[in-house]
Amino acid sequence: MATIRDVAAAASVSTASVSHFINGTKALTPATAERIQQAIDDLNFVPNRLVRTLRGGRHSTVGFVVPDMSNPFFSELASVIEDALQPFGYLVVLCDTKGDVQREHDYLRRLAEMRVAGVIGDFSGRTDVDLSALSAVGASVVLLGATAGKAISSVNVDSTEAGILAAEHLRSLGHSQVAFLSAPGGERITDARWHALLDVFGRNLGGENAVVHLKAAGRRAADHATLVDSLLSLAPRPTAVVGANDYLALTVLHSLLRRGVDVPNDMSVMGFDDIPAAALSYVALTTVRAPAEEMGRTAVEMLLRAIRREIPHPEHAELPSQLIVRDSTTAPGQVN
Amino acid sequence: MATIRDVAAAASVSTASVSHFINGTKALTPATAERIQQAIDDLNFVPNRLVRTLRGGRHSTVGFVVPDMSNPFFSELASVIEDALQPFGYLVVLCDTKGDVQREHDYLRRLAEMRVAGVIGDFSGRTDVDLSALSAVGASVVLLGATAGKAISSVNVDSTEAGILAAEHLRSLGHSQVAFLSAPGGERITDARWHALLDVFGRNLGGENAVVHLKAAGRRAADHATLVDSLLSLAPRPTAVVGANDYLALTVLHSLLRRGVDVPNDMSVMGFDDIPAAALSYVALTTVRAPAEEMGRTAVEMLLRAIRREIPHPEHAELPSQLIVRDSTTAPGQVN
DNA sequence: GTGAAAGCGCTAACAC
DNA sequence: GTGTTAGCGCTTTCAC
Repeated sequence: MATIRDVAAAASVSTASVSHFINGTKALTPATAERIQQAIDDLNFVPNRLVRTLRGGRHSTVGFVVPDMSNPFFSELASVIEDALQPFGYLVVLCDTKGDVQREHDYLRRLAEMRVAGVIGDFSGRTDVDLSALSAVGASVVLLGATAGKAISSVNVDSTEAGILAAEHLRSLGHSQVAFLSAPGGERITDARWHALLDVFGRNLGGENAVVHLKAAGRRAADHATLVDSLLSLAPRPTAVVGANDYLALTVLHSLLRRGVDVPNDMSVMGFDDIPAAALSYVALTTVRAPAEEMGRTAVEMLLRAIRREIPHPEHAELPSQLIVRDSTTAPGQVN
Repeated sequence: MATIRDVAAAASVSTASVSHFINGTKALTPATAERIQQAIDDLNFVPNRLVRTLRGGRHSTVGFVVPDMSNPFFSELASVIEDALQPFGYLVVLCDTKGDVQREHDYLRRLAEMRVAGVIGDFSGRTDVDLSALSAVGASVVLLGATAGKAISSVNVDSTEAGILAAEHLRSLGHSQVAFLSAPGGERITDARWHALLDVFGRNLGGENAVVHLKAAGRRAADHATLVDSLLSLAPRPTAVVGANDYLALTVLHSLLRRGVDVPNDMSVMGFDDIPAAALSYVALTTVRAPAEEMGRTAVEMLLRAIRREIPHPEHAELPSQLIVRDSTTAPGQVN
């Protein structure tokens, strides 16, 4: 592999001149420039960017950490973030933790060892995320989806508010037996949504049995489907189901339909996020929207400001949730 | 930021010992080891991985290049690839070219400058992809989705066969007026699918007007929707529509339904890929499946073999397509 | 078992 | 305008 020295030798100049030529740091005689260009072409020289890190600078890479890349909400976010970062020359390193804390820890360390300029991460609102390696190397961090204290910059969607929006919608339709379904693992966003539900129904109905929380065994579609078995065997059978996110809610919705349950007449279904597929579903999904595009853009702007040290203190943005009523919810049927 | 020298000084040992401690390259006296560990902890030392590249080794990073990350087919692929690479300690760099050749070129160069160990890329079967920078730095490459010659390793799905599968399905249902819808840009996969369609209908009906190709202005859902306007104003109006991929087909399907077109009775709709949402759609989408999971795993295995120089020559895998008949296709109605 | 020192590819300060 | 040279943080001989 050709190095700057090979190029310098081939062009009969010093490595300094080649360096200046590559980076445009200093003007060179047209003749010299041409000889250097010629040598670069002849040798297929591709400068090694990583070495620049060596000289104090960090390299133009940003880590993007999510719990589940197969969830369209996160792939949409990835797309937005990549697009917003691209004009600034940053490359995105994708880290899918699959909800595994150990794996998350390993990724964060690798990113630090790699001297990324920053990290945008959705840690599901957990507060025990180990950011020490990143801070040791001076990488900036922006948290997504939920605040974990005020010390780190974050782009938030108030999950409690979102949960209340969902709960009030169901309550106003007349539901009083509601199940909440989630993936395994204690994610704070999920918890916040669940507790909001619990609050609204507990407060207004006085019955603790009005709402129940069912957890899936895993994160794959198959695990979600088996959730439905537990759901349908509940007595009294709930008249409404709330999925912790649209991705889960859609598989559940589909499972219900396959089992002959009429949604929304026999069972109302709701989700969170408003992923594109929610609107395209067999029965269009009622959901509480989290603005992925805006979240991504805001997070990138924040991160760039932090990387450039333009703002010395952490910033926080709070984005609004929005109830989107579609076809999967209605008043509970008298059949139940 | 602490360096290995700081640690060495704090532990009163040489940098060599610290290096050996970190990498386990040599045994150290327990006492020494402990002093070093202590110093590392005290100073929050995080070794700089990038510097290793310097000593000949390349760093454990793989580029993943796709034309459109918002297409669930590619995010699924990203998820699979990331998961398959993770056990080997490789980090994935996400490059979404948005179908832009210039952007693709820039990304490939950046990846080369970054000395990635390899690249897995879906270049939509184009043959003019500039892999020179990557080959100059010795990075391995695996092409996804379509062969562009035999010189580069690839994981293929025969797009022509897939196109024929789709065309034969529609023909056997009795369709003779078919529209093919695609995103902008001449992707070879798309072209292959289109030409297969053209062949089947051209060969069997002898009429060139039996099939027509409509291109969207852009890649967003809105652009796809406007495609439907053109489609519906066609005379004679086609009885079946084939989307270049499921992502596009699903938005088109949804647009049709919103406009009151009865799918499949007034219009059959098909796609390619079999993304998860295809099965969950309002009218479940008939499609030709491309096995994302298997493609991803195969590509990763191939890439790792290439990176390790286990196999000196390029490898090629050909994965089968499969027709999945759902609810969006039926015989053309007599109304038309 | 531990250390000294050369060097990986490149940049930047400085001299010419 | 061009060259010399001293590092950047780390690994790796090779001595001790």
